[in-house]
Amino acid sequence: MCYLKIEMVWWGALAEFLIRKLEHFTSLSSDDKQALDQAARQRTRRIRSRDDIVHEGDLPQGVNLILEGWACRYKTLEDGRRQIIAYLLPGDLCDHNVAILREMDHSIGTVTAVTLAEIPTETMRQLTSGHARLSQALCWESLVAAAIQREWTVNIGQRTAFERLGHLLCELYVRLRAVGLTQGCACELPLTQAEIADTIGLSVVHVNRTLQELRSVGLISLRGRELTIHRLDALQRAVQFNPNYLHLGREGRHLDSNEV
Amino acid sequence: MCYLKIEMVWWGALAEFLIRKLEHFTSLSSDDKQALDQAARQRTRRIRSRDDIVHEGDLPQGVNLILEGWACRYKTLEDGRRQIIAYLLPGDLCDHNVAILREMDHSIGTVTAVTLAEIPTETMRQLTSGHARLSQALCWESLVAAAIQREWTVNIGQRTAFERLGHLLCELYVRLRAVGLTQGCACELPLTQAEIADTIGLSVVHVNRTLQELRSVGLISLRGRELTIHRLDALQRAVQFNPNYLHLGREGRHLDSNEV
DNA sequence: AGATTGTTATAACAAAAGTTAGTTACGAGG
DNA sequence: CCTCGTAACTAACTTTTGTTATAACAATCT
Repeated sequence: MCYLKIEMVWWGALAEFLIRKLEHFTSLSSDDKQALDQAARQRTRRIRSRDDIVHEGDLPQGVNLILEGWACRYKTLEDGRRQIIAYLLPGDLCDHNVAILREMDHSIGTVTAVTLAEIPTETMRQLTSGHARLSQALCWESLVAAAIQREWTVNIGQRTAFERLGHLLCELYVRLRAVGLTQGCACELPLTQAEIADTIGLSVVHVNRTLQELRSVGLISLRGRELTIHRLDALQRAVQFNPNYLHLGREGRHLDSNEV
Repeated sequence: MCYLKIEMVWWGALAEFLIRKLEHFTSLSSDDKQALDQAARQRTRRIRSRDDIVHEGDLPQGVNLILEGWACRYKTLEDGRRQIIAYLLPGDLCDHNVAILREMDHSIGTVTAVTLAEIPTETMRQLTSGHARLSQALCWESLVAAAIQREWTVNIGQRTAFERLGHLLCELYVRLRAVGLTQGCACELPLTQAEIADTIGLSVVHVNRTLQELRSVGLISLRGRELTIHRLDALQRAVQFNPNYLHLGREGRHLDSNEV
């Protein structure tokens, strides 16, 4: 009971999703959480849908924390081809330490409207030096981000179109679930088929074909912006999705927003 | 003259290649270099060609520094498909901080025979806490590694077979050049075509076809284990290789081993 | 309401890449 | 020097994926 009460205090914290994510790795003290939330409150910003947050060539700034909405890292080639390199979901930190570099080698843009917290480098430094547990958790966060990037290399390099798409959907679902943004076996999927195509290295037409295929075998539904994965374990097996690279500790753990 | 003399002292340091690489980012003090070299001397290990250094599922250990030879990170799917995720060249550090994780989500294997230094986590901690400049340089090192991983996603996702292969060759050449392991426009390339195939997500047959194509347009020669890039700028343009993601500071800077 | 634009869905065809099945070249070891 | 195993190369054929075009539909703007 008392435990529940403490949790309630943090319900509605700005850094809510980040805290939930980090607690898959370690449990944070009330002080850790408070410090993190304070850091997130310093400066928040709202960016509209399909807009750029940072652009390739920019001077890197402090750390950004996604509070709400979806963003993505991407890179554009001279002839217009674009590759989406990563999705940034609520609770994701971007560019921890990147201020060391002279210029950004890629851009970050929004998918939906996004609310983000800009955490100054100095605040970040204080956070990590004063809170050992938290510092470790943030380090875990960036190791997981690197592991996801590696998995994407595997996904695009080795898997068939069917597996690639299914794998992406599994990953997004599991990551959203880890921060409590799923409702049962459904979650939001605000991506257009063109964006999915630029993510998994296929043409829009082929993404459409492959989506039809995933639907026709009864693994998923996708209407409007809502994705439903009917049997996650079946989809995982069908596309060889092994969530170990997300290092969530308690792998199959269910954490719906209506269940806490 | 005096400067040259100081440099000569470090000629032959175990951490020689790492030091050269880091000096593309910042200049290190003699003390920094000595500390780094001491760390590398603590425990070195020799692994024979095509052998595993760490295996997926292992408990992560301290940091490894490649002193000599080529290694790679890779991941294998259940049905045997394999993706090479990264190449580890002399001077590359692997798994800075990875000891935080419960288990390795990928394997690391050698390509050639490899000499590596195992730097204990504690030594690493001392290094970074006692040497601010060095600590920053190591941070840069890991940011560059992440940038390379992102570029590979772009490479496999968006580029044609011709561009993919050319891009890989450019990257390897430039990275080797950054540590002084090129001879003019030539460098070692100890990869089999099967390994190249697993790197850029193509079949062996198609890698062979594409290599023929790169040869026939006169951009490269590849005999035995020696790669020659006849006109680097032409190849860069042909495959849209932009080295900014390597963050080497002085981009086109020439640094041959016979030129220092 | 009407026009504009973006997204999804399809079909027909073209191009790229994979598969299979070899042959040839080469280097290590007996 | 020869044999054996690996790697490189080649050709014929198949499959996957991309391209172009078009239609239906939805969302947004005027």
